[in-house]
Amino acid sequence: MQKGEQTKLAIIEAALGLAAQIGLEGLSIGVLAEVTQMSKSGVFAHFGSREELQISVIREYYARFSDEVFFPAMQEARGLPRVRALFANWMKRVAVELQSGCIFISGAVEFDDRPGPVRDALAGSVKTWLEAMYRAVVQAKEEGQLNADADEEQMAFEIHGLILALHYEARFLKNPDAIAHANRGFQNILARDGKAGVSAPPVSN
Amino acid sequence: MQKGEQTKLAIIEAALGLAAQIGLEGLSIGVLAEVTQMSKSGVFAHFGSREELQISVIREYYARFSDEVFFPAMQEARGLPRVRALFANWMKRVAVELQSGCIFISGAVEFDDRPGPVRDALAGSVKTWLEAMYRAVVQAKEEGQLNADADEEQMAFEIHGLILALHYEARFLKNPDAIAHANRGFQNILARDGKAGVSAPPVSN
DNA sequence: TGCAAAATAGCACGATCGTTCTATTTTGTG
DNA sequence: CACAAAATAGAACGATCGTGCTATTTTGCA
Repeated sequence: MQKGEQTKLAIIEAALGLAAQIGLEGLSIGVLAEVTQMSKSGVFAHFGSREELQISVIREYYARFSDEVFFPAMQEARGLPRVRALFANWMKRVAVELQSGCIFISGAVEFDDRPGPVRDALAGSVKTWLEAMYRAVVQAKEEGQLNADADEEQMAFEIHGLILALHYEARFLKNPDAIAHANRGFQNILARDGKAGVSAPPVSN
Repeated sequence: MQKGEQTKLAIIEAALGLAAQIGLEGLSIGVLAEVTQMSKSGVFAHFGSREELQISVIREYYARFSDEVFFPAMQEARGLPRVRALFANWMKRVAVELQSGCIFISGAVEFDDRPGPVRDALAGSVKTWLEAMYRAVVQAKEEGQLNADADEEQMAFEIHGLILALHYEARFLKNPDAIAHANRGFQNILARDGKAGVSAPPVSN
């Protein structure tokens, strides 16, 4: 039988929207039942616990993130082109999330000192993605496109900071210049660590 | 009479600790009553509503932040010394908050699309602080300590990003290198935008 | 020291939460 | 079509939430 899986996906879909807005901790089975026009116990039965529901949402969010950001960028050539594509796709996704919210960010705040399987699932997903970005930077250096003293970890950290500041300033403070600042920050990093010739054509838009 | 104010301060003190750990939305009058050894209604009476309690916590948090970070740095000379002091004090505070959590960060996530007086109080406090940092950078340029093409808004944005990434990576991902990355990132910004002579003696520790 | 006012406690309310149990409906297949 | 299995509904549970009401205690001044 497959009806079960089908409605389970519909529930997760609704839960994704809800979690992006009010956070993983804000997810409520009651509200979810309302939205999906089901009974509380009907929703509950698909997961067996609220934690399992939260983990399902994280998994689905990660899958979509990968599809939109990671995989398309892997089509680009190793090195700087791929780094640029990863960042550009990330920015494209953030532009959407400025309305809906980002689970990787809100979840980090909600679970930063709350151990358990939800935190583990979330941290695992985030680490996987951040390491993918880091690897791309390392490869850029291997390809000889970065200065000898470029610190790949440092670069990945600063890029991460740009995205976080973008979320914070655009979403919370409603600063309309935040997107431009994030793009400019990325160019600044490449201008600093990239070899003289290759530095920063503007990020595709 | 002053007994009221006294216990009110004690309640806010306890609430500050609680809010730092579980967030402003996690603040519960019941738990607060337990911690302070009072009755729920006893706690409640001092604020009249949960929102007012949250706002009181924000105000107190802001006051302490100012005392620890802003005012001491104002002793330093206008320009780069003051910018360095602001960042150094900020980092000093973050080091403590890596255990307890930061209300300016968790609150931004909790209230980024929830309008109301709590959000207004929080956004007001944050903006005041970020603008203080921005003004210090502007003054550094006025003092002739930055390159002519240095973009003060951009610098403030990138600095903000460093602090956010530090919180995220240290507190959620338990990355032990995060503090070093944040300090290094700050030096990188000054090395880029500071005039040749003045660039980056290591941040005081 | 007495007494009004301020501070705190006690109790109950409706709502919502995650979860459990049992019934009912729907599904896919022989 | 029949029938077992899967999917969903319904109702109830104990807990916790913010808040309102009414006592009771404590405080500080006359």
